[in-house]
Amino acid sequence: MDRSGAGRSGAGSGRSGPGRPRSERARLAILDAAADLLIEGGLAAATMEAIAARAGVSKVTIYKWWPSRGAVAVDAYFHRYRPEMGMFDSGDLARDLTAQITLMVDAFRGRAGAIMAELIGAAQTDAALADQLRALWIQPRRDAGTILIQGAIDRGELRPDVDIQVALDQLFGPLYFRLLVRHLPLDDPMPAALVRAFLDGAR
Amino acid sequence: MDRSGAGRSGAGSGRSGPGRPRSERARLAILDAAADLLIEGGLAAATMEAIAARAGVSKVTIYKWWPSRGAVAVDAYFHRYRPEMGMFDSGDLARDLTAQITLMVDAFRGRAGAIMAELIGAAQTDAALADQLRALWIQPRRDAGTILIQGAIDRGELRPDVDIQVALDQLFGPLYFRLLVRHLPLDDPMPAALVRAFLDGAR
Amino acid sequence: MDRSGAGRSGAGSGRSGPGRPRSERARLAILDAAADLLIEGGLAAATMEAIAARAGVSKVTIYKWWPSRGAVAVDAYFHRYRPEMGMFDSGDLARDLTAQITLMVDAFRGRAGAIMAELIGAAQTDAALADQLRALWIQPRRDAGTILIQGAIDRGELRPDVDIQVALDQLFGPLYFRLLVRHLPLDDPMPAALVRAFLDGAR
Amino acid sequence: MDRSGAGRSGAGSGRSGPGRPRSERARLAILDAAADLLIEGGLAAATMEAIAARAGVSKVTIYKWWPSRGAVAVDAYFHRYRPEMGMFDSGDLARDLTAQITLMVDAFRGRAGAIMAELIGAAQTDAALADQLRALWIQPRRDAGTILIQGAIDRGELRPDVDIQVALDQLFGPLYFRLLVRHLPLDDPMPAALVRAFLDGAR
DNA sequence: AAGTAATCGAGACGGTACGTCCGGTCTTCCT
DNA sequence: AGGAAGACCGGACGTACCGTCTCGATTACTT
Repeated sequence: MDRSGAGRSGAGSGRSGPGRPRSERARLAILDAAADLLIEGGLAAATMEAIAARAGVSKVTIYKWWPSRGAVAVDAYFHRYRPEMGMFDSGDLARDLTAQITLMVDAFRGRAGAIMAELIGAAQTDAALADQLRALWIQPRRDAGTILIQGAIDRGELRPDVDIQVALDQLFGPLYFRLLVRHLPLDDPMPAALVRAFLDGAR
Repeated sequence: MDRSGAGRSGAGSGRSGPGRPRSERARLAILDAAADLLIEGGLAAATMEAIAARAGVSKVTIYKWWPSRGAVAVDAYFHRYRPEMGMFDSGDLARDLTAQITLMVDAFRGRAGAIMAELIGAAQTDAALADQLRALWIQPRRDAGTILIQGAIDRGELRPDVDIQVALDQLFGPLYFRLLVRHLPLDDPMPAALVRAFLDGAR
Repeated sequence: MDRSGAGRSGAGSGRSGPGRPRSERARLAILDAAADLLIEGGLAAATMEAIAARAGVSKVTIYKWWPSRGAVAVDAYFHRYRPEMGMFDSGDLARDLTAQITLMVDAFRGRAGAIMAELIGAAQTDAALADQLRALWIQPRRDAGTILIQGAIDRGELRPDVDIQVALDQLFGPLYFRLLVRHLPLDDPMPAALVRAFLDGAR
Repeated sequence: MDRSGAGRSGAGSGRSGPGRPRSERARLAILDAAADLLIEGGLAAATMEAIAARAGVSKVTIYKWWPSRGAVAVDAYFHRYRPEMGMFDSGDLARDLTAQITLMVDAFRGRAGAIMAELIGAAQTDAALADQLRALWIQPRRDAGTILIQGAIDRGELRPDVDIQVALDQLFGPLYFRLLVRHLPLDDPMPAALVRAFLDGAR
């Protein structure tokens, strides 16, 4: 989970105490190795042993900073992809939502989508991974979505009694559903169809 | 995946051929053992070795009939739960949908939901499991949902241009989303809120 | 161990009792299959399963007639090789012994020797194999050797107080020793050297 | 095959390199467990699993240091028996040889002999075992025997043209022959008879 | 400058499960 | 009664990772 951020953020001065400081070189080597393995062979290939070997690092060093291999994997994923989330806020909700959803559909269709599916899959049995995933991936997107929808409500584009959480679930849930269950593909017309149904209802 | 069903159901004649017939006793023992383990310790506890030991069966016998432990797990899950799907068709779509979704929310909140989450998780790296899951769980529910919505369209309760697949994704996708990502709980108001938003839209 | 011999030897009339008689076809197929496997991959390749599959025979049929796979192997070995033992009795003991030993050295140097080594090896943990091996291979050779030496004693070529059993062990034991332990090769000068040493002693 | 000995004996300096050093505790536990199993149930009982379980050691640790279970078995055998070879060199060759052979006959008649037979048997399909066996058991004895005979030649007790290798095979080969083929027992008169025949010849 | 403390690499270790192979045994149908 | 087919239990195989544990070697801060 890479606790380095929080531990060091304090005081800016870089209070560090005695002892050898953490090797930044090792940290990056680990993340790069893990990302490479993830891309080449999916989560299954990113074993602790393989990561350590490829990074030229001892397994203990990894365990020192991450609690599970899933945790390394998420960090590596975002270290590599550092995903553009795209803040769309043109004032036209339909357009912004469609753009946002299209972006995600595109991402989910590629290699990154396959890996994301594996990560969510592994999160079912790896709490650390799940936490990290929510913090780094889910939450930012929900926050952005909340702002978008709240804005539309404020502008009077949407009814004021809209349940924002449910709205987000109905807009984005289907993407994860299709990604994870694969009953249907994530195809091109989907984003527009989702937005249209969300805005106008079925009645 | 238990290939036995189809092969024998045909024609009632009981075509069997030479050789010792498959042991029904072993089949049931395996499914029961797997179901027990699944309930007690989740998918992680349902290892091939544990299942075999508990069922008093050799590992080869399991491998003979199921390609992966995930496949055994799904079969065991449905062997044990044989889930009531509830055909609601009162003619009032809102009521029927709410009932249907409430049923699933209730299921997802219990032990069965935790196991289902693990199964979908494991399905990300186990194609056999994924297939089985779609066939036994997803597809029947989508079929039922399709009938419900098509009926409402036919009755004029819904607009005729509703995209049924997207509609189902928006109604049920959020449940899987919350089950798997756990960003929010599957709470009591959710079913009604989903149905209302689906019918009336947000605008 | 192939108990068929005794059962059939009687009277030609073929008293056989009720039921289907033993299939000679199966017996030969088993021996041929086992011999082939033995030659291709050594004793390790001649598993019951492999023999049965290759012979187009069920495993039970093999177990019915042979107590262990080692037993099948010896029978197959002699079924295939039906080894020429060569009765040398020219009246010149040195010549006869040398011929006899040379014959065995030649046999031990080829594929048959490798298999023989494996058979003796397996006989250490397979009593049926050991019995069969002594009966079919060792004993005939010891009998022939006994006659040879006894004849020489009778003719006055050897001292009358020679211990024939020890003599045979000293003449042939070294061959098995080198075959099994491989500390030295079974080379060309060996037969003559053995015979000379045996006759004249070292003093 | 326990590669530890040679690697460390050199230079006394105790070169060790990085990493956790090999556990001497584990090494001894393995050898003791294997020896116990060997004695209790023969080579068949000394499976990798049984050795590991009894030694409280993981299987990988065994595979790390020994290439096959046969290799562990030989090492365990000699770890336990550390066989007295008895350097007899009284100047009377007949006496020395007889003593030497008697010693080996006695050994071959006990539990150790049964195990040795199984080891030689297994060596037919386990090259590592065979190598180890020659190095630890056969070679020392042949070296000792060579010295004995060479000494006798030097003293004029034996003809100078005696082929020492053949002589050793004729003296000791019969013991292995009877041990492995069991056509005759290793009885009390055998040592003297062998020596006498070797010295005086049969003519 | 010496001492203290944390990290790092290497790699051995106990453990759990994997998926496979064979050995023997059994059950059923066919001949 | 054979015999072919083939399912079954049991036991061992050799391998893969896991997470933990020594080691010796670095690399900073502290006194």
